[in-house]
Amino acid sequence: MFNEIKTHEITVDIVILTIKNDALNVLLVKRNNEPFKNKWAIPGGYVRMSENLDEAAMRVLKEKTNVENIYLEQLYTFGDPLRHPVSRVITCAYFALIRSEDVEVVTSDDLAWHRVSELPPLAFDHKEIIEYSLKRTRERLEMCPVAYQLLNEKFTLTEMQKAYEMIMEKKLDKRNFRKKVITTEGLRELNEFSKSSSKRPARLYTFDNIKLNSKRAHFIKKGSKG
Amino acid sequence: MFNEIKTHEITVDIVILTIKNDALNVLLVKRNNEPFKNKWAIPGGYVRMSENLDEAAMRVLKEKTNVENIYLEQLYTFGDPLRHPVSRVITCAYFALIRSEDVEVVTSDDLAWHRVSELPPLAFDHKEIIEYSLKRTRERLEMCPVAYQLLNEKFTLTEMQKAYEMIMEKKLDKRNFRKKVITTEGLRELNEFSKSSSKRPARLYTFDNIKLNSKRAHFIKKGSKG
DNA sequence: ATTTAGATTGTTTATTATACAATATTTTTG
DNA sequence: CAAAAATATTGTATAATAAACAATCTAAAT
Repeated sequence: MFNEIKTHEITVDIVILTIKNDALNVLLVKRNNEPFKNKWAIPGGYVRMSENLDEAAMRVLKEKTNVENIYLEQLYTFGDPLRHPVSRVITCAYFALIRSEDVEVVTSDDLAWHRVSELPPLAFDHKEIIEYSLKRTRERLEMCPVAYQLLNEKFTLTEMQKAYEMIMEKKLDKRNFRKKVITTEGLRELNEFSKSSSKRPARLYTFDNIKLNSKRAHFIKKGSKG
Repeated sequence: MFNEIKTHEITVDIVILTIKNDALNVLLVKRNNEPFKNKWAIPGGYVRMSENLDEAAMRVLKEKTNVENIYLEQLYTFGDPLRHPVSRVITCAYFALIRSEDVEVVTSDDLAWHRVSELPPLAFDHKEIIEYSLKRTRERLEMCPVAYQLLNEKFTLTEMQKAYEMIMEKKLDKRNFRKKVITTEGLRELNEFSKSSSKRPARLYTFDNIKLNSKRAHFIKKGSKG
């Protein structure tokens, strides 16, 4: 009985989100072992005895993306006895928001970004975990402008609005969005303009890493056009 | 190495909150084993191989309080290597909101309600877990009227307001609170009145268990008087 | 009948959210 | 060089919600 209790295994799995090619993407690895061999999965690994859960998650994140100091949050712990077909593995899921320009991902047949809107079949309960991370990201976006964690350091307001629209899965009104966003603490207007566009260049903005004022916590509401 | 990874133990610990004697109370058990022998702790237990985390939490809850079908939510997973002084125990913390009238707790020297404002020294990181559960309860209260989970089936608006004030840790305006609360879906006015008071009896209300309209999600904001 | 303690109720103002379209700027094209 | 094209930028009016604030009502006790 006592032994029975002790044979859980515990892992961390990380939903790594970024914006790439105008779409929300998640980093997936192709499993090269059973179970679910050759299926895609979110990156993960066993928690070592010497590290806490955050550290384990950061380690896995760094292994896969070589990024540190980014938005990483514990998401939920999934512990269904049948989630792993062979042994009892409880996983503490995290999610990370990163800038694609910060990432050094050597994509290959076994490690690649996938649009969250076009996910391949996934191992374990990883589909559920990704969906939950999207829900949580939406909740965070209602509280504070975490979207800037997904954007490059310098971004246009149109890029930011597109990020919001992708995460919230609805269209926002341009004027209301801009009115709202410019009141956000930390957003700083630059005297630089985008160059890539073939038409009128857009002003670039950046986020200073300021603690966000709780008064402005509710950022984009669910039922509005922004 | 592989064996090293596998020797985590995983438990669930549950912050059980109720309102009792006009105060927010948490159910604590006195430990009769080392470590932390004779210290108070929140109820918990090992996760069995056959049950998922919710089931483990519900089992522990039922063992201690004999209640079922109440508000139970996964809170956070705590996995610091040093949180348990002897072995590596990762705990998935839950919190429950219950009605004191529903509970059959045989309080004793080893099992008792404690005001959250007057907690005794606690085992492990349980103080941190309780504090986090209070923070989460506040967040939930901003989203929906979960406070009714803590109140008896029939309650007065004054009782409800007191519950809010305890959880939000601030005074609310009586008129604004009532205006707000009566727009809540599910709240039903009864043709019954409180009897205990020695002065003017107050009308009783109850909550019908309706799915709450997301339009009315934001319930009591942080920075207001209600 | 009066007192007492708590219950109940409304209005005004400020803030925030929403709906909605015309103008400005730069590049490209003819 | 003028016109067209594409995207960026901006404001106002209305609706909804939040906030501040105090007098009256009611049943029990005296």
